[in-house]
Formats: sequence, C-alpha cells, structure tokens
Amino acid sequence: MLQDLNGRSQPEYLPLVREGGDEAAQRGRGRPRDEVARGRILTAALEILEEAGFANTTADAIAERAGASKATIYRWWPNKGAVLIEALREQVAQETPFPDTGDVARDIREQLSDFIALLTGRRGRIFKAFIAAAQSDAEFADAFRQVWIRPRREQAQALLRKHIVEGRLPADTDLEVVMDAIYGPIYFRLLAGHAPLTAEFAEGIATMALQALLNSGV
Amino acid sequence: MLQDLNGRSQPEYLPLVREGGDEAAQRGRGRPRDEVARGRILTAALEILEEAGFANTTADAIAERAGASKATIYRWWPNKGAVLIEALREQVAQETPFPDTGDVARDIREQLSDFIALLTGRRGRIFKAFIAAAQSDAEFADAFRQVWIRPRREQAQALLRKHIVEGRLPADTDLEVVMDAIYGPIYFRLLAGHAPLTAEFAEGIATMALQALLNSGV
DNA sequence: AATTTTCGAAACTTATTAGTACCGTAAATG
DNA sequence: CATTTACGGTACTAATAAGTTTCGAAAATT
Repeated sequence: MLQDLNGRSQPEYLPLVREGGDEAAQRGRGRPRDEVARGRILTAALEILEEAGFANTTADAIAERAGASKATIYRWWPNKGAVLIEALREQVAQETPFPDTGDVARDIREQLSDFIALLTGRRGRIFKAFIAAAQSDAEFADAFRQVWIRPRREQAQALLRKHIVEGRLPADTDLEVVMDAIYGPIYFRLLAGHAPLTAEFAEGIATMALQALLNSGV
Repeated sequence: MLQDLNGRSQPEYLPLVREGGDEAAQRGRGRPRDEVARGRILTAALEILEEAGFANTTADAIAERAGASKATIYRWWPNKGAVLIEALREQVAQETPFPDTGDVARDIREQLSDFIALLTGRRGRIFKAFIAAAQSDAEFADAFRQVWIRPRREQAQALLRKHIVEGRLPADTDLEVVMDAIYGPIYFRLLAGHAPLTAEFAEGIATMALQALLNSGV
C-alpha cells in the first residue's frame, strides 16, 4: 500500500498563517516585503522552466526576468528549488476542478481530454521538468507528489467513488489502479515522446478503461 | 530487436569492420585498443548510474571505478553522454525476448510481470535516469526511444498482432494505444513514485486491459 | 630496434552556477 | 527625523565538473 497520509505538506520555510488582524505588528517596523516582486519571481521561474527547461532555470535568469535581485530571491526562499516548488503550488491552485457530469463515461472522457489539453499547452513542460527533477532530488519528488499528483488523484477518485456508491460502477473497483490506468498512459507519452498526445489518444484510453470498468462485474 | 548482431553497434568514428582475415591491416601499427577496458568503462558507467543517479555519474567517477583513465574515455567517446548511450545499448541487447505462449492473457500478464521485475531490480534506476535526462537533452531522448522504447514496443506489438491475425483479438485493435495502456501505468508509477510497483499492480493493469480487449467487439 | 598508437595517472584549463556580501536607496514605523 | 527592514545591482566566493594536455610506460607493427 501507500505510505501517504502522513500529512506534512507545508515546507517549514513558508510563513505559517497567523491569526489576528494586527498585520502591522507582525510585519515589524521596516519596509514591508514587496508582494509584487514575489509574484514576478514566481511567474518568471515558471516561465523560464517552461521555455528553457530545468537546467537553464538558473537563479540569475529568474532574477533578471523578474526584474528583481538575486539577493531578494534568497532573502525569502532558502534555495532555488523552493522557488520552483512554491511556483508550482500557486500554479496548481489556479487549476479548475473536474466537472461532475453524473455520467461515468463523460466524467472520464472529459478528465482525460482536459488533461491532454493542459499538457500540450505551455504548461506541459512544467510537469516534464518536475518529474525529471524528481528523479534525482527527493525534495522535488515529494513536492510534486504532494502538490500535484496527490490532490489530483484524490479529486478524480472522489468522483469515481460517487459512481461506485450510486451503483454505476462495481463495488470492488480498485480506484488506485484505475487512476494509473487512465493517467499513466498520458504521462508516459508526455515523458517518452514516442507518440503524440492527441485527443484521439485520450479517447482511446478512455474507451479501453470504460470497457474494462463497465463490463467487469457483470 | 536491435541491429547489433553483426557490427556490434560501433560508433561511426570507429573504423568499420572490414572483411578478410587480415586483422593486422585493419588495426594499423600501434598498440590496439584495450577492449577489456572498454567493457569496464561501459559497465562502470551503468553501475554508477544505477547507484548514484545521473547527476553523480561524472566522467571522473566512471574512470575511477573502471580503473581507466579519463583520457581513455574521451579517446573513444566524444562526450559523456555517448558512453551512457552505448552502455544502455549493450545492456538492452542482453535482455531476453518476450515469451510467446499462444494465449493473449498469458502473454500480456507475463510481459507486465517481467517488466515490473526488471524495473524493481537494480536496473530500474537506469530507465528512470534516462527518461529524466531525456527531458532536457534531445540526444538522450532520441537514443532512449531508438534503443529501448521502439524495439520493445515493436516486439510486443508483433506478439499481439499475431493474436489479431489468428482471430483471438478484434481486427480493429489499436496496438499503439494498447501498448501505452499497459506499459504507461507502470512507467508512471516508476517515475512519479506515488505507489509501489508490485505484482498485484501488474495484474490489475493486465486484467483491465484484457477485459477491454476481449469484450470490445463482441 | 625503431616506430606507432594506446594506456593509466594526474595536473590543468575553462565554464557554469549556487549562494553570499556589500552598496546606496526606498518604504515603512515610532 | 531616526530606525528598521527590504529593495535592485553587482561583485564576489566556492564548488563542481567537462574536457584537454602531458607524461612515461606498454603493446603492437615493420
């Protein structure tokens, strides 16, 4: 089984949310942090990652594009990786949730075609870069799973679980396997690049999964 | 399969094998290349890649473990990547081909459980490292596809095509999609690491694929 | 024996980049 | 206005690693 569920999602270096309305007292006396610059840094990091890949996403390049100082970056993040992880988190937070159509086939088809649309857009390179980096950096691997993979899977599983409860899918459906069966092939083409990520491909994978799901118990 | 039964996949800059028994004329005058050292270098490269990942597979580390000189490496390979690609090629050439059981279900189940056994062994890290490197290096991406992905897929497809011809699978089966449907989920778990690569997982994916394949046209 | 080519070892050059330190200035508080 | 903290810019340090060169010795040919 999985060794997830151990919580621990927040990196320690992020300021924890503090209660109370007295922001001034929290900020202390001096010049406050430039939140606009923070946004520019995160945006620049992700843009460079998209355009030039992980190896070329240097601290200098981020600073230059953001119109910020490298010192500002290291003032707020402990290292370069932390910038990219936080940038990914903000990017993921803007993703729209899955539609709930009430129909198993439509749910799965829409999930996969939406996902392919996401990956073939500019942001596909972000996921490629993160998965690549995760292979040699455990911190990236954890972050990618916690920030992207796990929430996405839980959301998708929740939808399918509803179909199980309401009797449209067999009770013994193994949702973990189903998740990998429908998303794994798409990630595989993204990463190996041996064949294109087309709508037809998404449709083929969805059809196979649906045939397996709907014909199994009966 | 690879085209390495005769010329043993020599890089172009090496003198091609010429016919005739006159080996002396081929070699020229000086000390001949140390083929044993060549083997040690390739083995060392792959071992370090397995143990320490791509980032730590440095030219110095390879030379040290091989008991060779870095100058010898660069005497025969244009760069570090070429060493790793040739090492992968030799490794792949030693893989045993798929068994042909004559039964669709057994064929697919054995392919997947063999593949998981391969990936969970020492060599799983090799594939992880290559796919990761491929994301930022087009040369690696091409090499990985040509040396590993493509031959493997063609071999697996050939087996399934036989089942189509002999009527055990529908004639309109899209083998490209099927390949990704059964191998994609395994690569996905290997690379994302969100769940373990177990025999049960292979069995679940195989079962789903078989239900889709065998229940489709009918 | 003379010549040619390779070998291992090690020093070396060159390039890149993460992260730090310092500057004068800007924006906040008290 | 004095103090505090953050800012952009830039120079700097330190570490790493790819690839080259040099050297004396080894293994081959002629």
